[in-house]
Amino acid sequence: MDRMTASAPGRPGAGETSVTRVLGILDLFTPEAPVWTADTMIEHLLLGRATIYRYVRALCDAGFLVPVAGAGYALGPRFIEFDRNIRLADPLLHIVPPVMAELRDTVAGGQLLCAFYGLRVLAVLQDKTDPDITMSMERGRPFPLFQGSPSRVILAHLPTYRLRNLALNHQAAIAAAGLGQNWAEFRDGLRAVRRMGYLVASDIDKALVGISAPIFHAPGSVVASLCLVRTKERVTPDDAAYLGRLAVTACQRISAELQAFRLRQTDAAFPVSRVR
Amino acid sequence: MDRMTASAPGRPGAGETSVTRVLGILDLFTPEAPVWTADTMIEHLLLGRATIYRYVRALCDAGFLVPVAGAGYALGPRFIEFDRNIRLADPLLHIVPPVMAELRDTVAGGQLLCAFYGLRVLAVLQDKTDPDITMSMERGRPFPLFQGSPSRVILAHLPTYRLRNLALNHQAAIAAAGLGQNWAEFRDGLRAVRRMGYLVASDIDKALVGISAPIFHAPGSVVASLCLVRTKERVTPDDAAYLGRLAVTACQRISAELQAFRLRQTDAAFPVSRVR
DNA sequence: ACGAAATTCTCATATTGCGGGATTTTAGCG
DNA sequence: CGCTAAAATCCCGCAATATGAGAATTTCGT
Repeated sequence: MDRMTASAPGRPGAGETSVTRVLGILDLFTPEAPVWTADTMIEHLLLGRATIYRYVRALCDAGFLVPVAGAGYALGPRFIEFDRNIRLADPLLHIVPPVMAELRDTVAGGQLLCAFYGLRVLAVLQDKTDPDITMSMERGRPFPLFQGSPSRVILAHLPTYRLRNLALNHQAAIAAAGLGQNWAEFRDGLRAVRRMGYLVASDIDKALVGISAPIFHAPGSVVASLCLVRTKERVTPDDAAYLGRLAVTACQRISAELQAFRLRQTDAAFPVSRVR
Repeated sequence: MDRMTASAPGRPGAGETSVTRVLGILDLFTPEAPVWTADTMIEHLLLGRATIYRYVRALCDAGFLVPVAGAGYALGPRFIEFDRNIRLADPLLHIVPPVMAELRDTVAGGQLLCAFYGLRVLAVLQDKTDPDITMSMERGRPFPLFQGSPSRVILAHLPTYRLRNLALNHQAAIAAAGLGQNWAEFRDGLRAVRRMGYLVASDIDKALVGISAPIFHAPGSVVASLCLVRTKERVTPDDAAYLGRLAVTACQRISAELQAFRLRQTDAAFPVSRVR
């Protein structure tokens, strides 16, 4: 009943396999509850003691969990290592920082680089100057797929067949986010965004305005977005338009470098997500 | 035969379970080979096509893998999210940055915070001023357990029974690292380090000197070390002694804050690794 | 060194994973 | 926008392997 595996939405309690259950254990570990004892897991997952210990042992051996003093387990070092592996392999993290540095003074607020991962949009890089903006430890922060300018500008540049899939599988979330009650509305709204080239929105943090433009891994294939952020009272309509153009040109440069980088690579190997 | 699961050393090919195999898939994904196709995995893991696809699907659903354009899979967003969760729950990352900032000008080189995770030591935070020192994207960088001042100063402060375990299970690695041919030598060498309070070494990067002191989560329980780094030619013996004392006092402050933090927490819940 | 608590082991049972191949879906082209 | 090669899923019998209760063992802090 607590199969709320944030990871496999839309498929409620289906496909109960041992692998699923083991991976499900990791879902327990949140910032609010970072330590779990074996007994607590047994209670919450309704599994036998031996089974839980088998699972936990497998995860510990692999470094995904770590026993902590005082009896309990916490997320292990392997996640930190893998995040580094991802960072090392991600050309965006080499290309974007200098661009962010250039924009820093003009933006006079904050910047966020968000990557598109199939059904998820994640902050992967940040840059901040305005102390009024609370943005820290943002890498890894998830963004709702249908809210916020970083996500929506990415959506707007997805190929039609992907959008159609999304519209079919997530129409409730789309409607809830005000992106349209049906396929036509959804598509037309995004088309308008695409025509504009950038998106100004204030729907995640009402005190902030985000101005986002898309980054392409290849012509017609979005992988990320750059979001320029300012507090609301410091953005006039003219500012928004100016920052929008700024974001678009910056993203064009980033995209160009990304494609140049990709051509340099022998085996074209840079993560670009697909929707299933 | 390619059971080189970096995660469970000492237990070569034992305990082949489906969970082990699924987690083993993730071991394939290295910075050098960040993208794998289903067929390549089948080749390397000698599993049936349907099985690999089942495994990969489970990992994708959980966000640990992501399908990439051009047919293949790469490490997924979940690792980035979990690393953030760990960062958010780790009091060291709140306590240490201001200390590093204070030391920055005096150290005039680099600083590394390394955490102890059972059998692994990992960089978790860095700070650099000297451009001659190449240190970037260090969070997540693994350190050999028996080499380098960050690891060895941690070892030196482990309780005896943990050291005895290590000596039993890793005597080859210990000898290879020059930490002694037997238990007595190993223990005595570390005791000397413990007496000194800090450790000066240059065994990982020969061009650099690292000066490390231990950080305690509770009296007698090491969880991390702070390593002050300079290029070798900029460290006289007097410098080393001075930086050593500097590191020790900084670490004492950090430890005190850590324990104060721990007392504030309702449910004592900060990851401290144990050795099995 | 000791004792309480945490973890692993044992083993019979039947649930669940495996694999070869047919089928469906997908991506990206013209 | 429809099509085609390629990728991913489904099917299903067989048997390997996961499960859980409780006993045995190891671990860790005092």
